[in-house]
Amino acid sequence: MSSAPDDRLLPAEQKILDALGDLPLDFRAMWAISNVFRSSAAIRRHMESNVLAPDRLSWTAFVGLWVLWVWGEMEARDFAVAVGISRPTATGVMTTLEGRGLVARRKDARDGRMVLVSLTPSGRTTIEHLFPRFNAEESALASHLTEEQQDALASMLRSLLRAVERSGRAGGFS
Amino acid sequence: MSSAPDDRLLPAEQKILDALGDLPLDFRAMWAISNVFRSSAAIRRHMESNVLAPDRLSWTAFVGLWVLWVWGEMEARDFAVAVGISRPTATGVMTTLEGRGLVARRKDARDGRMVLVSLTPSGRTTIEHLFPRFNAEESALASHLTEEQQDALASMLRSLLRAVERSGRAGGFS
DNA sequence: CCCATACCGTTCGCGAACGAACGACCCGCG
DNA sequence: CGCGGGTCGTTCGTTCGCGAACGGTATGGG
Repeated sequence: MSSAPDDRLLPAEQKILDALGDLPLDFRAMWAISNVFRSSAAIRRHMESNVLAPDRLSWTAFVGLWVLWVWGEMEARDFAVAVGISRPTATGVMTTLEGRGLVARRKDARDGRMVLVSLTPSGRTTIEHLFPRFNAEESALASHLTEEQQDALASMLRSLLRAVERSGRAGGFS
Repeated sequence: MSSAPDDRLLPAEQKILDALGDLPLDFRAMWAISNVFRSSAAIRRHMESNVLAPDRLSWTAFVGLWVLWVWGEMEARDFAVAVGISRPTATGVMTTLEGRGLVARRKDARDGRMVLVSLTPSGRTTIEHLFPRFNAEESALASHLTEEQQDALASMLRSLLRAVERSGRAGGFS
C-alpha cells in the first residue's frame, strides 16, 4: 500500500556512524549490503515462527520440500545445490525428512553411486498446504512496497547475485 | 558502474514458473522476497570464503567482534540482540571467542546476574584489520549498482524490515 | 526479614552447517 | 582385463542455532 520511501537510518546504523563515521569506509555500500542480511534474517525468523513452526519444520527442511515439489525426483547432489547447502548437510536433511516420512530415497539402477530423492505423498500434501500460506506472508510483507518497487528490488538483488557468482570464480586462477 | 537493470529471471525462477505458474500465487512478491534470501546466502558465503576464512572466523563470530567493536563493552543479553542470535547461541559464541582470546567476560559487580562482554586487545586488532577488507568487498559488490540504486535498495530493505518487526508483534496491541 | 516473582546466563537436546576424509562405484587408458 | 583417477553419498568432528528447563541473583510486597 504505502509507497513513501523511508530513508531514516536504523538505530543500529546510526550507532555505527557514531562509532566509525570518521573511518574511510563505503557506508553507502554498507547500508545496501548489510540491510540484505538484516532483512533476510528477520523475514526468515518471521516465517519460521509464523508459518513453519506449526508443522515443526525447519527453514531448510521447508526449502527441501519446496525444491522437490518444483523439480520432482532428482539426484541428491542437485538437491543440495538447489537448496543451497553442502552435500554433507543435504545428507542430514534428507535423513531427517525421510525419518518423518516426507521424503524417499532410492538408488539409481543405472549408476550405483547416485541416490534419487523425491517427495512421498505425505510430503507432497505437506508442501501443497504449506506453500500458499508461505506465499501469502511474502505477499503481505511485500505489500508495503509498490509493485514497481518490488520489481526493482528483485532486479537489483539479481544483479547483486550475478556479481557475486562471477566474483566467486575470480580471485584465484581457476 | 553499470546501471542497466536486469530483469531476466534466474534459472531457478524460470523453473518455478514452469512448475507452478498456474497456481494463484503472488509471484511478484515471491521474486522480491526470495531473492533477498538468495543474495543474502550468496554474499555471506562469498564473505566467509574470501574474507573470513584466512582468519578461521565464522560469520557469526565475525559479527560478534564487529558488534563489540562498535558498541564497546556490553551486557551479554544486548550482545545477543545486536548480533541477532538467541541467548543460548550467544553463550556458545562467546565461549568460542573467549577460547581464542578475542573476547573477555566479566561479572557485573552491581548485578550478579549480568555478564559484561568486551574485546581483548587481540580481538580489537583482529576486527580493525578485518573490517576494512570486509567493507572493500561490500563496496566491490555494490559497485554493480549505481549510487542511487544502492540507496534505493537500502531504503526498500528498511521498509521490509520495519514491516516484519511490526508484523512480528502483531496479534498483540502495539 | 522472607518469600514469590522475575530476570539473567548457562546447560541440555536436537537439527543444521561446513570441510576433510572415506568407501563404493564408474569409466577410460593401457 | 585391470587399475588409476574421478565422482558419488556418507561419516566424522566442530561450530552454530533454537526452545525448554535449570540454578543463581535481584527486588518488591507482605
